[in-house]
Amino acid sequence: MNNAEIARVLDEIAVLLEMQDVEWKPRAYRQAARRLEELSEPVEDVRERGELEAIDGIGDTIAADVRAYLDEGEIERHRELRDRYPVDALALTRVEGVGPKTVKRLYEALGVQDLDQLEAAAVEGRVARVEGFGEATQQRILDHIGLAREGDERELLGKALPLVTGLVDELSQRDAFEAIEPVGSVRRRAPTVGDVDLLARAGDPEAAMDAFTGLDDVDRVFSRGDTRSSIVLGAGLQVDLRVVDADSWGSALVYFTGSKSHNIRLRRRAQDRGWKLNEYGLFADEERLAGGTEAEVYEALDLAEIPPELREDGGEVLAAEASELPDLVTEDDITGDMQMHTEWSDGAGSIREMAEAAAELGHAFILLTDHGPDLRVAGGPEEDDITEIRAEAERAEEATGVRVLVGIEANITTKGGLDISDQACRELDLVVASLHTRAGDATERIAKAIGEHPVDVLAHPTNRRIGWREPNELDLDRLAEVCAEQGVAVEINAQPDRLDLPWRQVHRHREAFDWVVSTDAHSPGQLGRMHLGLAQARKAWLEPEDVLNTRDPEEVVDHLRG
DNA sequence: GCCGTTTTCGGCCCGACTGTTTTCAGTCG
Ligand SMILES: Nc1nc2c(ncn2[C@H]2C[C@H](O)[C@@H](COP(=O)(O)OP(=O)(O)OP(=O)(O)O)O2)c(=O)[nH]1
Ligand SMILES: [Mg+2]
Ligand SMILES: [Mg+2]
Ligand SMILES: [Zn+2]
Repeated sequence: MNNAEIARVLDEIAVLLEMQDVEWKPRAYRQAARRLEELSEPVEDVRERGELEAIDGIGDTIAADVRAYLDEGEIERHRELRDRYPVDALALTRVEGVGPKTVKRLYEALGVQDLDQLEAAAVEGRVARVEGFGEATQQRILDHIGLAREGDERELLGKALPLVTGLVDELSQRDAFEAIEPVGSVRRRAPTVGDVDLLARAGDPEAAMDAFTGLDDVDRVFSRGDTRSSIVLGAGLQVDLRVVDADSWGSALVYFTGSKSHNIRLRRRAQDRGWKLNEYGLFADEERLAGGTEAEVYEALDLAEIPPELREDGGEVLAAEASELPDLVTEDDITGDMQMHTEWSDGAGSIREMAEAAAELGHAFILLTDHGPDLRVAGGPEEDDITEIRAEAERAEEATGVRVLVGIEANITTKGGLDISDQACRELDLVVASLHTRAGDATERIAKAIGEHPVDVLAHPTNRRIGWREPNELDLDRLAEVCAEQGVAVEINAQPDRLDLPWRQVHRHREAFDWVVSTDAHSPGQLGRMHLGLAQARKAWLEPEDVLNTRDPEEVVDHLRG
């Protein structure tokens, strides 16, 4: 997949153009880079179909650039710019406070081309002696160059959320805060977050900022103002806090929840009406038209209130205008959990404990999916253990009132088979199947496995592990056909580093599949992660009817087996 | 460079914080 790679080149072109004071083009290159990153398929496929120019923000020139990169591995415009300024523009601008103009001046004055040379120049005091630079700038570069070397580390949503809860609890206890709300990518429930953004109301904003920048765990303070501050916590997590008045609460929520492109779309809508939208409100000249609540802001723009998960500039503003926003699936709609592991394979809980935890969560049913033979770590169920598992499941059912279905997570082999027999599959209530190895063509293997064997659910289809394993590329149009023929549903896996199938692909193919949202819990506590998968389902615009595990267990089994 | 039920030309979101500026450019959200 070249998408991210090409996006990086376009981003570098943007920086190099900005260094030369070129107007507007950098904006266009950045916009195009974002669109490529967000693509839910390889850019090669779009190119094959001749649809590059159809992507919003990509016109003739950049489409030609993309084709040149795919064919020749290089974009001429990029090479020319690099000849003029042979600098690692992306690495240098990762240093907090260093942008295109700084890169240009340091290159021209000191010949700085990369992070090592930048550090050397700062250590030797040469940066501070450049006209227009000073000691403070030099020190800031030294302070932040380490972070820039690490690259742009993003945190898993599932890891960030508990930290956010802790932070919000801690600050809420301080008198200075009247209200505090997580916003940004956390509120939109993006799979990973670059930082944590918080919005607050405060009786005494000054005291609120003091409390924030004075938190025990603060490693450094990036900036501190009257309305905005930015810190880095010991764990390396950046946290931004914005403080506003009650009058502006709604418009500030809209602003700080984003996404950036959603904001721009709303602001242009305001412009079209001769108004101005910012974090303080919606204004017609000096008159405030809205601002206290989010609903008020959207309403004043003739829009239905858009759920935060949808604010990604993926058509939600148009849908809100037409009153055609989806009735998103909620946690209350969920009736059961269709992937989990017990002590019979690599889980930490007994069947009974899993059922008890499910009862606590209000589930009507669970599907046990211990691993088949290929992934047994220690022991794991043999085929004749099924009788005993069934007996245990029945006892758990009687004790908890939760219907306990007995299934398996079968491994799809490199040849597109399963690691258990078809006969064994049929003796189970349902069969979940998934890939665990990278060999061969993933689409072929999956299509063969679900085409030739009694599979009911395809689990974590791309097998990505965010941060350390790239997703398999899949031909989802082809899989949609096979799944429809065979009555196979597709999983949205709620494990924090999976969230697989990724939401953009779910969104693109939302009409083509039946979906299930599963936790893949390996302990009773992990059954509580349903909300993470559900948030991804919501980001994909799914409604309760789209998700099988919003129905009774009998209906689910009927639908998949019937 | 991209785009278009107000435009094929003329716009492109809008504001906070920092440092070195003596009045604001650069960077970031
Ligand atoms: N209007 C406007 N709003 C912006 C801009 N940049 C950021 N915002 C708003 C929308 C963002 O969601 C919000 C927080 O900014 P962040 O840089 O933290 O982005 P976000 O949290 O969306 O993603 P992240 O996971 O942190 O990379 O601030 C901008 O250039 N213009
Ligand atoms: Mg953020
Ligand atoms: Mg932020
Ligand atoms: Zn497992």
